[in-house]
Amino acid sequence: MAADGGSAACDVMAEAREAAVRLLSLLQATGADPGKQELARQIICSIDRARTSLRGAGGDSKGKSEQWFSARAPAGSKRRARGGEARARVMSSGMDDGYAWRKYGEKSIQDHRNPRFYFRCAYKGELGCGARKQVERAEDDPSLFHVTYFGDHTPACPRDDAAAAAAEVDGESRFVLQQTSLVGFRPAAECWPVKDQVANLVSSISSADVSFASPGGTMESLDASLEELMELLRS
DNA sequence: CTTATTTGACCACC
DNA sequence: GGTGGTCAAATAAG
Repeated sequence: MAADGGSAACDVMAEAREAAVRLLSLLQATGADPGKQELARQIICSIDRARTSLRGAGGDSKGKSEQWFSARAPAGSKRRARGGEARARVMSSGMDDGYAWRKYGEKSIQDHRNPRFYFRCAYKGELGCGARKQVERAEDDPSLFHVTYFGDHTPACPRDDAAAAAAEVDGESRFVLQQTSLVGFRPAAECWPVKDQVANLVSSISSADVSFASPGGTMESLDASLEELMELLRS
């Protein structure tokens, strides 16, 4: 796990950087005060240094496994789709957020290149849990997933925190969008409030931090910068 | 045999 | 009529 942690952390950091860049442009667009912008720049800088360190530590290669592709052969001889195309299959029990999900549908969406997968809590029958989620691959970055949550899990629903944590680090980079709401839902990450973006960033950083001993304390300064930024945004 | 997944069909909504 | 969301029969994997 340690060997893999390096590359996984690299992935997470790449994601974090992307988020930070987005954050910076958002701050610039909204005309936030220069202090915040400078802080965002600092974060990007720190991330870059952290990535360099991680790369040097030797975890750079493509530790990616295409696990979500056709783990199981297409069901049905008479319902088989046209010959041997790879069918996308998204993580099931083990990886994810620690909850057990069951896929109940898949649909191609008009505006999107990739199909959307529909999951519901595996314990709907027994526990009456109404949690659902939709997973969709990002158009540009196939290693990213847009995940949208609907509804909440029953307290009785078994969740595996260790698996959830492992999924964020060990599992391929995938969490992008996360929202629990039954009413409104924002499709684009750019629509998020700045505060949420920062929160997302923080979780990226911390998940990378936990799994991988930060070389040279770059993670620590990063964390400090983020905390400071959040504090600023709060006011 | 049991269980989860696949996938076309069906339905609701605009 | 088109699009997105859900259902359920069929089926492969463990």
